[in-house]
Amino acid sequence: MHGQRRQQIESQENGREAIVFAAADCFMEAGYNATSIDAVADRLRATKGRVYHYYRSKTDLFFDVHRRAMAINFAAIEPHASGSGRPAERLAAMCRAHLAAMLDYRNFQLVLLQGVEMHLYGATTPAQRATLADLMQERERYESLFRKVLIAGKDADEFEFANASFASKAVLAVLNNPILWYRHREGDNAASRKSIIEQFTQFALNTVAARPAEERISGHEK
Amino acid sequence: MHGQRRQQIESQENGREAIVFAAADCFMEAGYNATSIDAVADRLRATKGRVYHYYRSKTDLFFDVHRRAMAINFAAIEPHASGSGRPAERLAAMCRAHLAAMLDYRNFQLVLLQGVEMHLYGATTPAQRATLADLMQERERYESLFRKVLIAGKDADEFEFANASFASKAVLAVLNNPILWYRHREGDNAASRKSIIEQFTQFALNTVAARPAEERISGHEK
DNA sequence: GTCTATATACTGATAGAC
DNA sequence: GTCTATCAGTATATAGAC
Repeated sequence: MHGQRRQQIESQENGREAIVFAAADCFMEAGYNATSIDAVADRLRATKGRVYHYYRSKTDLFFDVHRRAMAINFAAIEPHASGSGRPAERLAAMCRAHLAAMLDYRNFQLVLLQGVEMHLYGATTPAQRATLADLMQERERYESLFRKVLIAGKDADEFEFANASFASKAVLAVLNNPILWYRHREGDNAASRKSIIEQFTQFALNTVAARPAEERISGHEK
Repeated sequence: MHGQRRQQIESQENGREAIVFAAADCFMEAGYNATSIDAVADRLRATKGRVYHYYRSKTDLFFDVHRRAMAINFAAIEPHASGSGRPAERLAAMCRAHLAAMLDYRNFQLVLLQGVEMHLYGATTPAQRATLADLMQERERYESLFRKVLIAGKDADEFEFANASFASKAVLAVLNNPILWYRHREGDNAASRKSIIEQFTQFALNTVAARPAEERISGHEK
């Protein structure tokens, strides 16, 4: 009986697979609000009925796309987060991996961006707020991987900052930036992609780099 | 006749004033899509008729709020952008001013964020696309103020980066970050606000700070 | 200038045939 | 499991009274 149950779940997953990808593309091109369920169905060359067979609501569908996107990013950076090199080396590897994910999965990354916005303004129903809270917690867990490396690096005098939470936010702000303007063009080769990754990795590392005291800006303390 | 005409325009402006502020608050709280014209009117203790008397469409209203927001930010940083200090000092002043605007005008800043998103996904009608293009050009002009200081600083060996456009984007990414999580609370005093401004100013400056060659990450070049 | 209808359109979601 | 048909709610924008 377990086998039957598992088969059922797997079949569900297979059915959802195509829908999630179609939805990610639609959300990327038109945004969550402007994307109708009909539009998602059209992209599948099917009708609404198919979508609603697998997802109870449009929000549920969005949440599932969001989960996929987070999974992509975790898979990219987790190997480097738990590595054994110096913190600065580990952070550099995480930055490169994160940036690569930004450039290679723009459709999913834009869904993550919309998730933040959805959280910024209130999701309507209590159930939705609860699910959204879960998603934001995943986001926080992702940020915490960066925070850990940052703290390790601070202890090793490789990094310098007052507040680890702020530092991780600053680093990720830099790393997420390319989503806002990068897109695949005809002429862009592997070299331009690599150049973006390296330059923004450098920016991100600089953000928290330890500096001689005389170069710090004056003013407040602590 | 000129006086009469000017009076008419001024009266229009006065009429729009309250609407723009009400709309900014609504857009901040619920987002552009979830904000109905009725909601804006409700906040004014009026009805739709009043809003539509001054604005042809909801999009037009949004665009006007966006213009106001940009004006706020320009007013904040322009004095420092054309100052005569060292580039690093000028950039620091611009960062502080920008961050102060982020924290003090959250409602308008969130509208700017939505403007970027609206640009990311296509605005529907050709006329809207044209207006939105104008708004994005203003945004680009704002970024160029940072770019100029960055280039001046690079020439003076105070800053270091390969691409000025990327550098300005990285700096602004850091500076804009607090919009996503900062909000006025009961307990937050002037000190916590100041602390955020100083810490993120430091992060932003670090992003482009000149560093000894041996501290740069290895890998690619140019 | 501001209000009260109202036209018009869209879309999320459901029910039931096949 | 996928489709068709349809309902119900909502929101932009307009027309015309006051």
